[in-house]
Amino acid sequence: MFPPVYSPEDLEKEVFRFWQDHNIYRKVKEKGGREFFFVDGPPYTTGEIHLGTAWNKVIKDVVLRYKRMTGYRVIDTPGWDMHGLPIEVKVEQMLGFKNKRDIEKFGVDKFIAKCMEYAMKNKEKMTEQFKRLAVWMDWENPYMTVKADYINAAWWTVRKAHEKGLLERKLRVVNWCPRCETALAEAEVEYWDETDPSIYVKFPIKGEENTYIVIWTTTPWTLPANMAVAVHPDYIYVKAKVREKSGEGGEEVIVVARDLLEEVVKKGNQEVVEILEEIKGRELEGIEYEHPLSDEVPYHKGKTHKICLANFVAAENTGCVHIAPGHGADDFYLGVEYGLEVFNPVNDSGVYTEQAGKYAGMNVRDANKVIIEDLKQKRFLFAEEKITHRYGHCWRCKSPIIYRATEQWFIAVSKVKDTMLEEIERVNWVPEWAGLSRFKDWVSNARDWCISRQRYWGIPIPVWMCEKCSKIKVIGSVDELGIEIENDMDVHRPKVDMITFKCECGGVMKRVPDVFDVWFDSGVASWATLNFPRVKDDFERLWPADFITEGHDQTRGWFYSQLGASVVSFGKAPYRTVLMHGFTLDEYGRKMSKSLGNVIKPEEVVEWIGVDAFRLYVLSSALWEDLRFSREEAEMFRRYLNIVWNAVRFAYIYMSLDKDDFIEACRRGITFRIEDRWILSRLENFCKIAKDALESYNLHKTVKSFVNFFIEDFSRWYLQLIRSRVWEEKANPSKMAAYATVLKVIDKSIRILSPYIPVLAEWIYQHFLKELSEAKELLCESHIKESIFMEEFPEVEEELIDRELENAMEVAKEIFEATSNARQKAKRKLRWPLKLLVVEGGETVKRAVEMLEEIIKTQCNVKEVRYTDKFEKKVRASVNYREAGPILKDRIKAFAEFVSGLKGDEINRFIEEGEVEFDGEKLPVSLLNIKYELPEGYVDAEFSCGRIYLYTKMDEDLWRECLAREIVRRIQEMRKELDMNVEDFINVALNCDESIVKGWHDYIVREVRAKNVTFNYSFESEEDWYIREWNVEGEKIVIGIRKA
RNA sequence: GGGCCCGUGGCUCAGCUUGGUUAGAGCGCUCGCCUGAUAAGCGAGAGGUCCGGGGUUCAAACCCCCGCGGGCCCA
Repeated sequence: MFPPVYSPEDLEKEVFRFWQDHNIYRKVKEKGGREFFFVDGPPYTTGEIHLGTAWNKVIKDVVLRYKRMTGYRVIDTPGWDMHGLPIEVKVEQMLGFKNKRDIEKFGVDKFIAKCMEYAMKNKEKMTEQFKRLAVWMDWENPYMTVKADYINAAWWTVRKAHEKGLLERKLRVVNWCPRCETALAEAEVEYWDETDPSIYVKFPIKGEENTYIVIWTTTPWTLPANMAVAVHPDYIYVKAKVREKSGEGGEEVIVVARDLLEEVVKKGNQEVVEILEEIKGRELEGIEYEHPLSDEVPYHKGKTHKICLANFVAAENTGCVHIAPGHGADDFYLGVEYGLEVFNPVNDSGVYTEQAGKYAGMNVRDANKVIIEDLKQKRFLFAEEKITHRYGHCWRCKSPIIYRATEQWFIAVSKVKDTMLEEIERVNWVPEWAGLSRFKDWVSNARDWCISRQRYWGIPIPVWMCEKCSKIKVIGSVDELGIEIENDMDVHRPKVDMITFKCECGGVMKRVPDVFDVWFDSGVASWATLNFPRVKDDFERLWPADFITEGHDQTRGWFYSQLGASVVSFGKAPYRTVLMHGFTLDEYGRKMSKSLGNVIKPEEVVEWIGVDAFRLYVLSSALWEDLRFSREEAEMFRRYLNIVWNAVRFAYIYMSLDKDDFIEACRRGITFRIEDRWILSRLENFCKIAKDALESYNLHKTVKSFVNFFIEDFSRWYLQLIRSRVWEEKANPSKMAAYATVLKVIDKSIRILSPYIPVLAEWIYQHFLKELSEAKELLCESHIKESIFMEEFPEVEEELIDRELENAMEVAKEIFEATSNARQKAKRKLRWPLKLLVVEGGETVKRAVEMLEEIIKTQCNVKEVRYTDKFEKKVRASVNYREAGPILKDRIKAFAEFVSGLKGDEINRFIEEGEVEFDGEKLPVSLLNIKYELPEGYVDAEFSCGRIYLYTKMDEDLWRECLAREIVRRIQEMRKELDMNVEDFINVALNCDESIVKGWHDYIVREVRAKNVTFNYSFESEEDWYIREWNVEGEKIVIGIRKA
C-alpha cells in the first residue's frame, strides 16, 4: 500500500511502532565491529527540551546513525545533568521555602529526596521528547550524575587532583547570593538593569594638605573594605586645583586622569582653577592615602593604604579605581600582587560583621545610604548621582548578588594550563576556529576553578577535615566510606555528612559541608559514563571520546570542564573531535525567551511538519552558525519530502504492476539509456558529497546536495524524461532500464539520507524496496535487511561518474529552459509541437545536442533540433545621425544612401573589421546603427553558453495536432475528476467535427484509453455522460466521457 | 573594554579559503506554462549600496584597516 498523500504523522506512528515491535534499535546497536565512542553532553533536567536541545540531539543522532551504517559499534549512552541549584530552586518553590533555614527545618534528607524525585521525573519527560525526534540512543541505560557510580568517578577525579597537588582550598572572591548563602556559578547569575548610587569619593592623600585622589564607585558598601586605589600605569593623571562654582567652600587639589578632569569637575559642580602637575600613572605608585572611613571602621586604623598600578583600569569616570580585595575579582588578584589584606567584613547573609565597626549588623545594601551620608558629613563626597546599569542577580531568588571573598575549594587549573593549551591543538575542531581561536582564548584566560558550593543537591565534596588539626582526607571511591551503599541517596547529603573518620592526631574528621559545582559533575562524564574507575577495561579500550558536539556556549562550559577535569586526571584531552554548533534564535535573530514570547517548541514544529522535515531543516545550514528559526523555511523541507514521497510513489505505482517482468529483466540484464547513465552518474556525485560531508561533520552539505540531486535532478528532470518509457504497455527493455535506474537511485539515496530522515527512509525501505527486494538483490547485489538501519552506508562507485555526460545534460536543461522562455515570448504553449529548434553555440553545445538530441526534442516538444555554430540572421544598418552628422556634415545624405544600399554580408564585414569604408575613407562602425533581424517566424533566447532559435510558425497540420493534444489533456482532466483508475477504459463523445483533429483520431484514442471516440455528438439528457464544456483556444467544445 | 563568529534582493542562505565574465539558489511576489506520481510541479520577470568608510590592486562581496549592527563567551 502506498497512500497518495504524504502524511508524516501516519508514517511516524507506523515506523516508531515497527522499530519497537521488532526491537530494531537493539538489533542495530549490537551490530558492528570497531567501536565508536561518543559522549553525550548531558542536558540539564529542566523537564522541557527546547529547540536548541532538539537540534543538538538531532546532530548527534545523524552522526551516530551514520557511524552505525559504516560498521561501527557505537557507544551511544545519553546523559543527564541532574544536580545543582536550578533544581533546588524549583523544589524550594514547590515547597514554599524562602531560605536555607527552611530547608534545614524541613530536613535535608527529605529535601534531597524531593530533588531526586523531581530530577528523575524530568528525565523521564525529556526522554520521551527526545524519542519523539527519532533519536536513537540507549535511553534505557543513560548515565546520570546522581548515580553512585557516577559520583564515584567524580570522587576519584578529585582525589587525583589532590594527589597531584591540584586541589586547593583558598580564599577567593566569588559571586555570592546573600539569601541562598552560597557561591554561585556565573551561569547561575542573571543580569538586568538596577539603579544604584554612583558616587565620587575623595581619599585624602597623606602628607599633602587638602589633596585628594578621587575614586568612583556604584557600591558604597564596599568602601569599608577598601584597601587600595588603582591607577593605570600608562594614563596621564593631573593634580588640579578646583573650587566650587557657587564660590562657597575653599579650593582643594584633586588627582584624576587628565582626560577625565573636565567631566569629573562638572559632576562635582566645581571648576578647575589651575592644573598643577601632570603625572604618569606609574609615578603615582606607592603614594599613601587616608582611608576615608577609618573612624567608622577601626580596622583601618594604623594600616597603610597605597596607590597601586593595574592594567584593568579603564579611562572612565575618574581613572582611579577603589580596590577592595574582599569584594571584587580584579581587586582580589591585584591584592595578591601587592600583598594587600583581603578584608571581608560581610557575613554569609550579606550583613556586616563586627569588623565593620559602626556598620556592624547592617545589611550591606541598606548601608549604602548611611555610608554616603557619613562621607558627606566628612566632606569626602565629591559628587553623587544615580546610575542604571546591568547588575547580577541570583536567578533563584532574584536578589542582587554581592562579590565576596570566601574560602572555597579550587582545582588549580592555572598549574596545568599549558598542558590544556597543548591538548587543544591535538583535537579536531569543527569548525577549526572553535578550538584554535575561541576556545584557546578562553583557556588562556582561565583562572583556578572554584568547585565548591554551599548547598545540598549536588555531589558531596569528598573531603574530610580534622576538627582539631585541620588535616584533610580526600576520599577517592565510595568504597572508602566504609558503609554499605544501598542506593544513590547514600552518597548524597546528609547521609555522607554523618560519616566521620578518626584523625592521626586523635581528632574527628568531618566532611566539609560543600557540594560540587555542577560543571564539575559533567566534567567527568567521559569516564563516568564508562563507570570508570569501577569498570576499567571499557575505559582503557575506548577513552578518549571519538566525538562530542555542543553549542558555542559550551566553550566555557562543557568543553572546558571536561578538558580541565581530564588534564588534571590523565594529562590529556578527553575528546578527539569536537563539533561546535550554534544557537537557535527567532526569525529576527533574537534569543528565544519566555519574556519575549517568541519561544518555539520543537514538538509543535514536529507535529506540524513531521520529524524528518524538522531534522532536515535544522541540518540545512552551517551548523556552527546560529539558526534563525523560520517557520516558512522549515515548512519548505516538508515540501521537499513531499516531492520525495511523490517520486517514490510514481515509481511504486508502475513498478509494482510490472514487478514480475521487471525481476525477469533484471535476471537477463539491463541496458541503460543515456539519461539513465546520466542520473546514475549524478547519484554517485551525491553519494560522494554526502559521504565527505558526514566524514568531516559538515552535515549540512548533504542536505544541500540532496535538494540538488533528488529534487532537482531526479524528480524534476529525470522522472520527466522517462515518463513515456514508463507508459509503454509492454515490458520492453527501455522501460525495464528506467525501472532499474529508478530502483538504484531510490535505494542508494534513501540509504544516504536515512540518518537524516529516518522515518521516511525506513518507510520507503519497508514499502518500496522490500516490495522489490528480488530486483534490488539482483541489481544492487545486496540482500534486503529487516530495517534500513541494518544496511551499509553506500560506497561511491567512481567508475559510474561521467563528467562529460553531466555537462551535456546541463546544457540540454539550459536549452530546454531557453526554449520555454522563447515559447513564452511567442505565446506557444509547451503542449503545442513546433517544427524546428536551432541551437547555436560552441563545441560543448554541439556535443550536447549530438548526445542528447532525442531528449531535447521531446522535452522541447519540437519535431527537429539542429545545431549550428552560427545562426544566419539578417543584419540591417541605418545611419547613426548623432555620431555621423558632425563627422560627415554635408556628405550625410550620400552616406545614408550608401548605407541603405548595403547588403547583409557587407555589413557583417564592416562589423568584423570595426570600420566602414565609404567614399574611399575608413570610418568607425559606430556611425551605423546595427540591428539584427531574425528570419521570419523565429524567436530567440539566450542560455549560458549559447542561444536558441525557435521556429514558431504554425501550419494547419501542426495546429490539428495541437488541438488533439488540447482535447486529450481535457479528457485526462475529466478522468481524474471522476477518480478513474489508470487502466480503466472510457467512451468519449465530442460535439465538434472530427476535421479539426484530422489525422489524430487514433492518437486521442490511445492517450485517453478510449474504446471509441464519437464526434458531432449531441448530448441528450437521459444519458449518463460526464459532460463538461471547454474553451479550447477560442472554440467551445463539449466533451463527454463515461466508463466503457 | 576584550576574544570568536555573523552581516549578500522582502525572507533564509550559497559564494569569501585561492580577488577576475552579467553576484547565485530556495521561499515570497507578478505573469505564463505543465500535469494519470505530484493538495504538487515547471519557466520567465521584477527585485541587490554584497552593513558603512578607508586601503591594497589593472581589478575587491572576497585580502587588510577602522567603524556600525547582531549572537556567544569573558571582563
